[in-house]
Amino acid sequence: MASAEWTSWRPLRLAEDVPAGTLAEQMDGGQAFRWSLASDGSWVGVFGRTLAAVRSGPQGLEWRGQKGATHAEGAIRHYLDAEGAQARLSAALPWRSDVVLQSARTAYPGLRILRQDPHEALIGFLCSSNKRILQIRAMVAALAAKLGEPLGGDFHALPSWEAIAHADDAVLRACSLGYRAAYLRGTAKKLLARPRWAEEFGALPTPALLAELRSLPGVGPKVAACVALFGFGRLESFPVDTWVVQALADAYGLRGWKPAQLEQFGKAHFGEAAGLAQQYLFSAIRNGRLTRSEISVPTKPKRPRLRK
DNA sequence: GTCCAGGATTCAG
DNA sequence: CTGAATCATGGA
Repeated sequence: MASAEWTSWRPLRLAEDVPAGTLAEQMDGGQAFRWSLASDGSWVGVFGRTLAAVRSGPQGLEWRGQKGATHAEGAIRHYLDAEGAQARLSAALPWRSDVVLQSARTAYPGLRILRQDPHEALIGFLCSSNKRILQIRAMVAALAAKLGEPLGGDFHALPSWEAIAHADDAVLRACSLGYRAAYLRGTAKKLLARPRWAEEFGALPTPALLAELRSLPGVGPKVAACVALFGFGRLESFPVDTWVVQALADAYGLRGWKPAQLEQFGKAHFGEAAGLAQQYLFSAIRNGRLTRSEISVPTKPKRPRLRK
C-alpha cells in the first residue's frame, strides 16, 4: 500500500465517554508511545498491525481506520476498553474516602489503561529507563520505521524480535537507544527462541508473570510492573516510578519510603485496580493537577520476612 | 558546559 | 541484603 486510505469517521459508543482532555492524556501521557496528534486534532497511531485514528467529537469519541481493515473496529474497541470493564473498576476505587484520588480522577474522567499487546508494552518500556516520554516515543518510532513492517503511508508495525535480534549495530544506534540497545538486543535474542512467549506469560498468575519478565535483560521491577499492567492487563499491578514516588510523598505524606514499600502501600490502599489508580495519580502529578491532603500517614511497612 | 530523564545492572559494604 | 556508581543519548 503506497499510502494510507482512511474510512469515514464513525462513533465508538464507549460505555463511558472520554473527554478530549482525557483522550490526550491517555494517548500521550506515557503509557503507550505509538500515538501522535495530527494537524486536524485527531490522534493517529498503530497498535499491533492496526492503523487507526481517534478523535473527540460532539457525540463522543469517533474513530477511523484503513479501508478494508475489517478487524480494525473490534481491535480499537478492545484497545480502548469500549465495553467498560475499567469504568466499573474505576467506580469501585476508594475515591470517596481519598480526596487525592478523587481530585485526580475528576481531572481525567474516563481515563483508561490502554490495552496494549505484550509486544508493544515490552518494547516501549524497555526503552523507557531514564528517558523522558517524548524521547521514548522517538526511539520506538525509529525502531518501527527502520525495522518494522510497512503498513502504508509512513506507518509501520513494531519490529519483531527477530528483526531486532538481527539488526545491524549501526541501525540500532541510529534509533538513539543508548545503552538500552543492549536491553532490546538481549531480550530479542531470548524471546526469539520462544515464539509463544506472550501466550505463555499471559497464562501465568501475576507474581510468576513478573518473575518471567524480570528474567529478561533490561527488565527490572518497574518495567516488569508496567508490562504486566499495560501489556497483560494486570490492573492490580502498581508501577512505582519517579512520578509516583513524588505523588505519594507529596500528597500522601510517604516521604522516605522506598519503591517496594510504596508498591505495597499502593496495592493495599487502592485494591484490585491499583494500576488504574496509579495512572490517575501519575497523570495528575505530572501535569501539576494533584491536590495535597493531610490524610493520616500510614505506618511504613517493614519488608516482608520470608519464613524459614 | 551542566543537569536530568515512567531505571536496570553491577559492584562494594 | 542495601546503597552507590555507572550506563548512552538528547533536550532543557
